[in-house]
Amino acid sequence: MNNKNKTFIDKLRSSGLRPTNQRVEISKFLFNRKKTFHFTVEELKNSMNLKRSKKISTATFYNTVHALKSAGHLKEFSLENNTSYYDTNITSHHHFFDNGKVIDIKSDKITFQKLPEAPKGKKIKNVEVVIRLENNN
Amino acid sequence: MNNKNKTFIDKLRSSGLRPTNQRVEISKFLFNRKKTFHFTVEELKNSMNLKRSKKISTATFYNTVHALKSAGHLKEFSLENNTSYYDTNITSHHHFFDNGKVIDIKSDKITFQKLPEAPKGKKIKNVEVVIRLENNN
DNA sequence: ACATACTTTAGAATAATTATAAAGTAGTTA
DNA sequence: TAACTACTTTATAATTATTCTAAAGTATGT
Ligand SMILES: [Mn+2]
Ligand SMILES: [Mn+2]
Ligand SMILES: [Zn+2]
Ligand SMILES: [Zn+2]
Repeated sequence: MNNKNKTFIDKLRSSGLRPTNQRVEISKFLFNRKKTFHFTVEELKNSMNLKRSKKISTATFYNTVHALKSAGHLKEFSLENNTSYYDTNITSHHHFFDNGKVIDIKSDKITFQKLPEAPKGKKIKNVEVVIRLENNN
Repeated sequence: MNNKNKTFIDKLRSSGLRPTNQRVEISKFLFNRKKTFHFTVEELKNSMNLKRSKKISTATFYNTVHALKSAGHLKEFSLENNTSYYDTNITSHHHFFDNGKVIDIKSDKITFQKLPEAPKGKKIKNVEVVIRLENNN
């Protein structure tokens, strides 16, 4: 096991999961990439299982994604279609939504001139912006 | 039929729907209020049917809400729980999300110092902010 | 090897939503 | 008004995303 595998395994261990084959493959698939990955569990399952003779079960995908999310290695978000999306970029950041396509906007690309106060008894956890796009013309 | 009913009926007609009893009641329930109403179809159905002897069917709730939404009388949005929410405030505006509770923030309460350009070939349709809240301490 | 704890998986169950098709209602025409 | 037509409501079935369950598999410690 090389050094790189270690980080995938660490994410599993810190999520309370033993690094089984299935889980390590899922973790690699999710985190072994340069760019942010936005996905649904179904998309993840289909794209990973397409290439495999021995399929990983739906339950394992859901369990693994949930554990990674609970441990803070994935963030959950929502489009307007009753499905959960997950984001490998766990920092607070913004998005372009372009007809179902999701693109990250780094946090420092948007700054505020004016923001409201939190209601009393509450404080602000984070502020995230969605910029919805449409085609020119 | 008084002047007020007319606006509920107009919303139905402009959504391509005949103003049947069921639809007029739904439209009144949605739009006959001072404050913005954020709801799921199930919530709408349960709160309206609770008071009624003759229940309105699930399909009628879904059909009516969808038609009102398509005509632009309702806006759809999503929390992180695979259910569609609807908003009687159809203007572009912002929200506080506070553990499942949704509160409107008027558009002019948030202004930007810096915003990214739209990718080429695209333009910005709208910019909406979610401020997530947590309890103090 | 045996015990124990954790894991994977197929399949059942649930929740939100959408589709279907029969029965009801309304508007129009003869 | 009777007949015709188009639209509507509803119960129910189907679908989709997700969660649950329980049996069979795997790993680890003694
Ligand atoms: Mn759904
Ligand atoms: Mn769901
Ligand atoms: Zn992102
Ligand atoms: Zn709102």
